[in-house]
Amino acid sequence: MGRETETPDGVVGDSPIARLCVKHGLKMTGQRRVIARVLSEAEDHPDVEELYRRASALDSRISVATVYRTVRLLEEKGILERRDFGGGRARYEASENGHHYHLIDVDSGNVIEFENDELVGLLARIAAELGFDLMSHRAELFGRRINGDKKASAPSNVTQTGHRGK
Amino acid sequence: MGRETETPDGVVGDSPIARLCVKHGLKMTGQRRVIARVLSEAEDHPDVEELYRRASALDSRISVATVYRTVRLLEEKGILERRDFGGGRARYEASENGHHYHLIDVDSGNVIEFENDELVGLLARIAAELGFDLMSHRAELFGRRINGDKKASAPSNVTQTGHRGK
DNA sequence: TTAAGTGCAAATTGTTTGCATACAA
DNA sequence: TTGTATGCAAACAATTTGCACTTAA
Repeated sequence: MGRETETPDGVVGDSPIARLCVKHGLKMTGQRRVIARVLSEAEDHPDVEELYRRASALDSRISVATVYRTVRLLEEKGILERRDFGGGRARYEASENGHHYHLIDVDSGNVIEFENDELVGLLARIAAELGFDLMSHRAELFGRRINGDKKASAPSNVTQTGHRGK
Repeated sequence: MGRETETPDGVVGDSPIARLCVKHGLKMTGQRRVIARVLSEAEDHPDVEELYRRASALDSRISVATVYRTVRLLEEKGILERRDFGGGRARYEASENGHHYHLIDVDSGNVIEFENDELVGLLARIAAELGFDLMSHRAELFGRRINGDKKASAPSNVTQTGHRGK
């Protein structure tokens, strides 16, 4: 069985996250490549059990323990970010997806993801003023749709990043 | 053995949170009063183990199970808020403490609370740009103490609301 | 070759629960 | 009195780890 991707000229192609692993000097085992690929292709925020399920589908010789170990390793390297949406289990997403925030529509439950550089800057400044380097952060807004406002006009500084599945 | 507080005229005085419990129609047992008092007096974000330790010091006939049950009950009633600052355990604080943000020291686990009007304004503006009225929000920063920076100089716009120990 | 990675199962950790007893209303 | 709360210990669920065996570099 080959690697996960063959480019036209026959060169083995690693997933974006696998490449990041290499860049960080990690030893690339078969299972790490598979897990990296699963992570690269994920458009949601899978927990370990789900990652294990997807990875197993690609290569059955992977154990949950390895998924746990890999996910922890990648988090330490800053390649992955752990999210806690409640429910007891940790969920992961690639850091390279960029930092984004969640605005939850309190009436419909819909979640809108957005990016905002000004917010990042402000948070970093606040941390600095308190004597800290900002390592990571999170922010969730809960709002109610403004009367009759179907879709807000493209906002100046807010980049609404398409939202990801599930 | 009496209740936890006696007012000058001999009337039993409950802690603020104990009063909230009564207001919510909860049956007030001895252990609930103690736990409510511990929560009222807490100026930090204790986890269950810590709550258990403090409650036990006041009344040794309390079990961890009861602390877990009480904390869950009060959260359902909206009297308590559960926080996740990483580290695996849930931490709690009284809802009545008002709105503030948290900066978590990733190395020590210490939590610094702060308020920031600029942040509130920005978040409200972002919500508005997306077509929403901001109902509520939360933000958590994870940072690492800047080298050699013991205590940052009093920041312009950041109001550090008493930091609470460990 | 050889230090690092993996599978497996057992061990930990945080939290919940079943059941007999104790207690607030 | 009577239904709810509690203590205790066993049950659980998510995650970690010890150890012998593979494997990437």
